[in-house]
Amino acid sequence: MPRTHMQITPIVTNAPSLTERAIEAVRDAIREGTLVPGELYSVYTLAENLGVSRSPVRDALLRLAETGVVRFERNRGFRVIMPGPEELVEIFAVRLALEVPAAGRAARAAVSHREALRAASAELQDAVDADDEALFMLRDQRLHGLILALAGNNLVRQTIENLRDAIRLVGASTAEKSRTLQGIHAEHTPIVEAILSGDGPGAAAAMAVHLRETGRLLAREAARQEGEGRDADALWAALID
Amino acid sequence: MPRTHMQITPIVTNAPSLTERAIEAVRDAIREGTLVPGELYSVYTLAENLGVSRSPVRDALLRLAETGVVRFERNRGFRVIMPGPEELVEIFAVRLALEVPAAGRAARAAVSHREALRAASAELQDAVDADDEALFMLRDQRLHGLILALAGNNLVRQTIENLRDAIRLVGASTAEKSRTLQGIHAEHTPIVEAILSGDGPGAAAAMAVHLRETGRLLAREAARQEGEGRDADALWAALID
DNA sequence: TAACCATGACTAACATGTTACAGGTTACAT
DNA sequence: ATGTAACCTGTAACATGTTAGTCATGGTTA
Repeated sequence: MPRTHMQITPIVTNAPSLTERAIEAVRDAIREGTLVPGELYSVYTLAENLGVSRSPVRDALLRLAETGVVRFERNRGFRVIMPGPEELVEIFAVRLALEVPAAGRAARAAVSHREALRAASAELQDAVDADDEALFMLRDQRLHGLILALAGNNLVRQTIENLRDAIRLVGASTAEKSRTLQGIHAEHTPIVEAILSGDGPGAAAAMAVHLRETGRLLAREAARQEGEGRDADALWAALID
Repeated sequence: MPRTHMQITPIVTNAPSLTERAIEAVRDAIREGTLVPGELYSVYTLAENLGVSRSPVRDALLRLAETGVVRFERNRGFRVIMPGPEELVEIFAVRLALEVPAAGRAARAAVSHREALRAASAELQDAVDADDEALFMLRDQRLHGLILALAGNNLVRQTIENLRDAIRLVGASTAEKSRTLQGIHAEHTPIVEAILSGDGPGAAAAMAVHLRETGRLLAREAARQEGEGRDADALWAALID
């Protein structure tokens, strides 16, 4: 029989494993405050709440532990980790080192995907207009991811993606209060413009401005929260510039 | 009670879990060729060979999968992944972005740990003299790790450490043949010298030279191995410089 | 009051059982 | 010969069982 081409959409092999679903569930729980940083939890009870066995939950938490979102304590339980000012400064040092050149490279990338970039930027503006912070965070992440994708280095993209994970805990909870969503988005605009007009150095510079601004703010907020007169700016100066 | 400083070495909670031991065992097995890239293996048999149950072995492999050393195939088994030229170029793009500024920062770091740096360099020379490639790789890794430690960003250190993991598969097996150990070590010397003399820009430049040289070589070797006229230099140009 | 110890509740880490599915093989119809 | 469908094997993913260790508590002693 000739293998005639059938016009059928193939089954989406999208079946997310229980482990992956558990990862998302934990992330959501952290965002919504169901899981509080510092508190001790157990795989046992978490698995029960999720309605699955301990195995996939444990696997999920181990993967989250790998990226520093949670930490296991032997025979005690696990905790959600709130990144302190040191961690945040370190994270932004990495982001600056990787995302700034990536923005420049994205400006030189093929024009084919530029439309997607424009769309992502517009969608971000929509989130601003709707004043939906959760949506904003999501689309902000997508925009940054898109720029990294344009730059063409998957490893960089994946690395940054993991870091952003840790940030959202702080970002969503506190620090963004000092800036309006409109203010943050205003910082991306020049990045997007520069990329669209093929201006590599301009895109890199704009990205640097944006990341420095965001990073400093988050680090200061984290320092204040930890009290003890932690000096975020000193940490910043030691690792950046 | 005044918290007097006690000169007691704290209890070494050094008990490495079975999972961690399994990770090391797998790494060793890959290095020694017991586990061949591309071949299908099962957690079942591997666990049996290691003399432990499947759980810690599975955990270990999942963590290695996270860093791209192995890949699982549902209901089939797992494979050791040999990084191709694309991956290698991406890895070195990251290393350049992170390690070059780190070298510069290390030069400005506290003088206190400089002695360790000198020692690490000397030990590397010893490995060269003994013509012991395995030992060389280990100490080379330690030297790079030390420089990153001096730079003060733990996140960077950990990130690079993970990447080097993937590299050693290629490095140990093939590519280093084109350079003598002495030749490689000759590239670090100016890095170490510059750091010791506090010359930040010089250290950064020397590190850049070293990483470019190494990366190009590994990428070309990987491209040759994959055949098909893969052009490593084109990939390199697209992501670096 | 304070140091000590037994004991019980709870946990991660590890071990073992179970299941659904991917992919090869084989028997068979055409 | 060739496509096909039933069957078989081996596996990851998931579920459940076991163990050793941590910590809180409360009772006991000095």
